[in-house]
Amino acid sequence: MAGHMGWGILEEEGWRKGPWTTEEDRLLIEYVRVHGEGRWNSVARLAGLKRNGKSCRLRWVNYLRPDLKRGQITPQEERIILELHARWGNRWSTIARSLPGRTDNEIKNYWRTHFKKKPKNPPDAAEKAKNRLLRRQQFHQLQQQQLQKQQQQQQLQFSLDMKSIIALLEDNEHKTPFSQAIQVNNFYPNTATEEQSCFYSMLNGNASMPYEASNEEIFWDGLWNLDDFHGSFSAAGATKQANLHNLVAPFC
DNA sequence: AAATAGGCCAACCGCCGCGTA
DNA sequence: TTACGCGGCGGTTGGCCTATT
Repeated sequence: MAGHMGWGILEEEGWRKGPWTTEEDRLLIEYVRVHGEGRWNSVARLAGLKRNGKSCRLRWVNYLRPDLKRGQITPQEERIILELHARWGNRWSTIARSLPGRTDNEIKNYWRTHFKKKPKNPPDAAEKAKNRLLRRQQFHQLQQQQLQKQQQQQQLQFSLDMKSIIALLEDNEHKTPFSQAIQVNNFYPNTATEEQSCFYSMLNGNASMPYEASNEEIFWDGLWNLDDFHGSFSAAGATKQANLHNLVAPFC
């Protein structure tokens, strides 16, 4: 270690530290475009960046990734954060998987800023946070109302799509114990795991809610990624189970 | 208007688990 | 079997900005 270094200067090993420049960002984006994510320690050599692999990965994951969602955490996302934190504690990366476009770092920062108990004047701090949240919620409430109609239509279509996918998988060679147990129109609770039951409930729109969220919210915040969903069926055995668990756990 | 406090967020650090040679 | 490198994760730090006093 080079000890306590100032920002934007070289370490003993020659690595740059501190804030990223636009040119460094450009190089990193170009590197990922050509080589894909991963092999971060090759970035310095292949992209001409004087950054170590960890720094590059962090910059990409937390800032440059194209699928990142910018802007404030919505009240809807906040409820999910609170719910999942109550369930899993400080497992930020796990929580982040349930919030597409949000990074673990972002969620961690948000939670610490808004909900971490402070020893000094807790009532004041809590009151301020509450008021701030209230203002924010009022703002988002307007947006939500506008989106609501559109989402209702989308949910209907989405639900139909999901059932079609299940039906399609049933016809494929990927017939699994889960897909057999779930049988969208012929469900056997006795043979299904808790996760399977939960997933089935979601498909049919009667899941028990971990908080006062509508089915609609669950569909759009929970079943976020059809690629992952399909992956949980097509991957082999244990991976399949693990993926299913990750997919469904937040809602069971 | 200046000082201070607090919020926010990017980035670093150290540890750990996994894959591989 | 083991040592090593890499990537991922959670905790922490520090700087900038805004609100409050």
